Amino acid sequence: MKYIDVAIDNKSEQTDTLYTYGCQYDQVQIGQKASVPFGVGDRMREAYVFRVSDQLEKEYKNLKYAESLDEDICLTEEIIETCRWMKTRYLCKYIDAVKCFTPAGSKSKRGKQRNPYKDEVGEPGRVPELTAQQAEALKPIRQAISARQHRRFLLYGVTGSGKTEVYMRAAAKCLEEGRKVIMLVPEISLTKQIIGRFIGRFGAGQIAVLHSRLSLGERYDEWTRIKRGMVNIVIGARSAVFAPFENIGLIILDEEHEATYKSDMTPKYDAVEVALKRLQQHKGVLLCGSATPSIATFYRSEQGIYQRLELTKRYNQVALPQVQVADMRDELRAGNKTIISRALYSAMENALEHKQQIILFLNRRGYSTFISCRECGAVLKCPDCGISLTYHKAGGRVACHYCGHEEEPPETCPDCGSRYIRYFGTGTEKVEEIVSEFFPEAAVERLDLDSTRRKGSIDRILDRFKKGKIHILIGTQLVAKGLDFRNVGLVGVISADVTLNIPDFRSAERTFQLITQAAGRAGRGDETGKVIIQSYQPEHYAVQLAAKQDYDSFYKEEIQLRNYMEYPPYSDLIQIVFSSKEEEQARAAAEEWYEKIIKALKSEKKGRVFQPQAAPMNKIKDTYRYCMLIKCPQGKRRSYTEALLNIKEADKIKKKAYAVMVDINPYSFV
DNA sequence: AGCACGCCGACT
DNA sequence: GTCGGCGTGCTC
Repeated sequence: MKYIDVAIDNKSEQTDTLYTYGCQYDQVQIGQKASVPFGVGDRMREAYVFRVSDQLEKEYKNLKYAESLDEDICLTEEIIETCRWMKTRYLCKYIDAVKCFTPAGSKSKRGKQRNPYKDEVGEPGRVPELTAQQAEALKPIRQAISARQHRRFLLYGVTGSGKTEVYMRAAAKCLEEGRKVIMLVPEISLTKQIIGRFIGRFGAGQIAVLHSRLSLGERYDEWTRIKRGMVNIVIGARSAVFAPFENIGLIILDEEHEATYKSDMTPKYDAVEVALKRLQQHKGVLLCGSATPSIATFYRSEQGIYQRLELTKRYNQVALPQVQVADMRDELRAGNKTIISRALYSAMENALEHKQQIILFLNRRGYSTFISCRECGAVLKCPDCGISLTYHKAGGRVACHYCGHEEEPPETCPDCGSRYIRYFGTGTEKVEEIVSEFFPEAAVERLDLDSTRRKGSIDRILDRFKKGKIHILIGTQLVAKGLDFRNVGLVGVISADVTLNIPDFRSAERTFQLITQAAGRAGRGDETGKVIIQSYQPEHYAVQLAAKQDYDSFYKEEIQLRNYMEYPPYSDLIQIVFSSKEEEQARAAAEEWYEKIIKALKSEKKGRVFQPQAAPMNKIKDTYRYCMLIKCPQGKRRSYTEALLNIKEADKIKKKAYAVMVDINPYSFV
């Protein structure tokens, strides 16, 4: 007889502990899925084995026995250890962590394998010669892979320097060693080319794909193919880091700086951290790549935690684009009230004349970004979440970009009744309208969440652009990322200030990255491209240094600020959100936690635990929220999360009229 | 989360 | 007397 400690699949904080059962199956293993009777009614529940032992450590007055074991789903010890770690790192439940590793779908009834990529042929796999720099970068990676050491690399390479080729060579080396590869990309829909290249090189049979756009059945089948060892490479978005491989030699993270690697749903994990936790156990290699590494990762490469490998030359020796900053204050002074500067206008004329394509970038969709009353100054806000509403001319509606709330545009001011209502700010829709007026001959198209929703898919617009049927493409983030176009002669960043003024310690970093990435779209063919950045704060270091494509100086400037302000990477930020139907409940809970946290961390320096703040009410869920921020200094992460874990543990005994949510290093602070 | 136990109000 | 209200507490 064996005894097993299991985590029960039950969504409740109260049952989030390990329960001990007897088990008559001697072959039972850690990670196995079992069926156990639970609670007074002995209803059967799914459970996952976290520990197996031969003896009972203490007496149970009512010990029960596991009924059966699931043959198909058995996780590994490494995965269970990672789940234990996730529970303390992200303060989630055991079962939340386990669910990341198990397929949500079920076995196909027909017993037929569904393969979402079986039709994909991939680009033919002619293997190119490596450049000297690529070969140099690859050397230590190959070494670490064959030595089976846990090592971390940052591949810092300018756009177009051939990072993907290095990834593929590293993957090939790993397969040679008989070990598995996980390749993470920021977003599947924008990285189809990469999948195509991998399939072309390694063959579709070697590769499984995991991402949220697969159906449940497809996901189950891909999971099973991985689990059974039928494939050697998994490509996917952040959740692919949970691929059930048993022998991981290499995890590649493309575009390492992207925010999509941080989950915004429970558990709020960071795919980079999960990758590291798994690789430590597998003695595997982490390979991160970016042209604009996150400040935190670059810092770690300075510290020697990551070995930095540099690719400074563009593939076909094309020079970096020529970048110019247009000061929009000058435009205003010169009487130009439009959102297109004189410099951008003439560059556009010139590009169209030379039959070059143009990309205009603005990180705001819609027509006007806020609606305000000229009489009383009131700004139209979302009744549900308090964020200013955006006017969408095409749909004739105003909408909240945060929660999706929509309404009719008001005729009169809801506050004072005045008819003096004006629309301010510029979104992609308005840019499209203005540009079409300026250049009536040109084919103008918009690429953002709205236009792709309306017309079906991103791919169709991109395809038309690729074929040269669109002369001017106007878009949000979507156009700034990873697209490789031959004939783009000009990139215009309409307003570089949009991301700069977001109240977030990363706003300068994001602005720098966005401008650099957008600029990287220009001149990828054989001609040097031109980039024009419009800004109201052209002297800001993020704008200046992005224009010079000078990452190193930007890093030096930014890291000093982070150090001075004790922001990441010099700390971890912990956000705690208290929510309740009763405002008083949420407020009281926040206050209570605040006191407890202060008490638990009393030996720490002051000023790191901030007073809870009321957040705008969310009417849809009728919920009031209070937020609290904690700055957790380097090296203190463990003691801080442990203190929080204790408070959470003490909290769950009592019946609560509020919910608590903890987010370690959140992506945004709304 | 469920589900039972438990101690007070309106009913055959 | 009893049926049932949902507050409280436990689940190996």
